[in-house]
Amino acid sequence: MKEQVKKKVSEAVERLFSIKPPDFKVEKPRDEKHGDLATNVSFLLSKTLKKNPNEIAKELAEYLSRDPDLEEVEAVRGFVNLRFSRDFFLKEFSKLLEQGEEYYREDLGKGQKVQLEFVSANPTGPLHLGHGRGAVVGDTLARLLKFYGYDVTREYYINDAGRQVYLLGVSILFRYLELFGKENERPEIKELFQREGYRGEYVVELAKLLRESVGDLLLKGEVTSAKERILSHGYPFELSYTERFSGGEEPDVELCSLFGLDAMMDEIRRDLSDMGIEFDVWFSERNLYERGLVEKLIEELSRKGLVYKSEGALWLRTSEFGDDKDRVLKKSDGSYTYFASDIAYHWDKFRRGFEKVIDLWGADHHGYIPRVKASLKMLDIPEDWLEVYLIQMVKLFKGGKEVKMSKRAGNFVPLRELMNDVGSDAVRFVFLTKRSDTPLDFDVDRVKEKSSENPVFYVQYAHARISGVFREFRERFGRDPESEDFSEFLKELKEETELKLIRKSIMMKDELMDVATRRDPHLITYALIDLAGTFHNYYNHHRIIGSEEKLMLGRISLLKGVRSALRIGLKLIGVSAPEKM
RNA sequence: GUCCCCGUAGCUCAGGCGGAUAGAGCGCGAGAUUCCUAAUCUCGAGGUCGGAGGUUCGAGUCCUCCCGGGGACGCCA
Repeated sequence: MKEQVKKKVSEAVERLFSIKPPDFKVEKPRDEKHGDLATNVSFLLSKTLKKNPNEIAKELAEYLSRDPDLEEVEAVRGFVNLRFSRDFFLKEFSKLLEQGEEYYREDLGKGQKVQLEFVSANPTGPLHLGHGRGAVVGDTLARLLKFYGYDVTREYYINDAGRQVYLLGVSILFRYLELFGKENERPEIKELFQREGYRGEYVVELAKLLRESVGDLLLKGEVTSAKERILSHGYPFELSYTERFSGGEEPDVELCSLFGLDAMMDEIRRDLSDMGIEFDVWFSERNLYERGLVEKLIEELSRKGLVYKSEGALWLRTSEFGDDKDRVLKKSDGSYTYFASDIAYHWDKFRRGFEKVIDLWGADHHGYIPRVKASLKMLDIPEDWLEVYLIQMVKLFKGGKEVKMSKRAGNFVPLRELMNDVGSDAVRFVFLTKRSDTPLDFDVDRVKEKSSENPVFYVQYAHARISGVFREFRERFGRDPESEDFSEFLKELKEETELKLIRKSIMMKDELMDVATRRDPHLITYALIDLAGTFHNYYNHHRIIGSEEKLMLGRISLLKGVRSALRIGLKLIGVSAPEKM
């Protein structure tokens, strides 16, 4: 819609003033009284044309009012307010009826290769609420971009190398020993666990799961046979990490780490897939090292003279590229920092041919952005190639009180707990009710209500109501609104609210396209709530079945279009559109 | 100390790259309705957009400073 109007306005400007129009805006006015769309072009022209904005607006309005698609074009205090004609809306709405959800599609991306990396939680514990929020935002963005013509790859980066994973192994081993009452026999394990271990109950569960197959073999130091037992035990998940057991130093810790990785990754995948989230690529950090990419990266950066040695460590000159200080790539103990592998990872993304990369990070990583951007600059990667969006934390409220931690996970609330409590639809919807970079309070009691207080219910219920009307219509009249076309009766619709519903269903398209380009998926829920509200209001005041036949068929058509608008919105945020509630 | 985010109605929050008289829901007040397809409906009051400057034809929106709240700042991940 906006694009069409923009074209019309540009044309008008060129014809009337014979100049190229500046970069003006066409947007939905805040107040519906000001028309369907409005443009500010006359303000921007007033300087060059040396005329006051309202005069320009008047001339434009007069010119544009000849357009048959536009019913009313008004100059008000410099703005040009446009209102589409009823015929135009009916014409568009017929298209919507014919095409269904496909009406909303548009090829904005032209097949551009976009990678979306999100969640990427460490596999050292269950996903928590914040991860879940990132997962929902990322998945919704992926759905949107895909729908709008981008070639999207969803990727999860697994931090399966480094100290965290080692500590997971230590923690599991400690809990394992504890199961046998032998934790004091390995003081170094106990000490490390108590200092830096993972304290959540889930580690105990992992240890028990491990004991199922290995029995007491690890107590006896028979690590290799323990590994064989794990592999042949028939665990209901892949053991791709355990398979790669190398048996180097501290083989028992290693085995615990690998088994822990397998089990945790399985849990993480299940949590995500139960929320309807599937990844295309699970990218392993280990793999980065195995391919020698980190070394190669450091060579590359050294060649450019951007690396230096100091205090036994290797540093990168990020401060020369916008970061506030230089950063360590390789620690004095010889191991690499996560920063090093992160750059290597992004370098690899670039070399895999992604034209655009979107990362969703936890908000606590915000200080990370300048250094990663700096390093990309060093590698001659264009500045706008990487977009980073931050995901703020989620607080859970139950009975008016904050729920702070879980026994199982330690000091945070696992996503699984919330999902089991309220279901995936509610989780997804509510995670999209605020901009992702601001903190979110999740009121559990609210989403369990069957009332207008509960936005999830409110929107889904609008869809279910329409389905209900259709069911009844089929029963009473033996005609099927799905297959039959009643769009010729749209002209029977005379009510103000009916036109409003038509308008909102059509404008949903602009709304969704905006969301895709602005990467702001939370706006979808607002558009849905708005449309559902208008619908409920209409429904409460008008009868569909039972009104005079032509009018009824017109209203059935109206509902069908509204339903498509609700469906596409729900589909893009991954929330179900129930037929019945 | 440096950096980031936030501060909008009693509450929870919207407010698009600067645009019109700052919006919604809840709550509150008044009225209608218990016939209908399963959240009852309609109307109303309620605001110095944290504060002070500045840029601009125009600022909730951009800039500077201040106040208040949260968070990040490691050879941690």
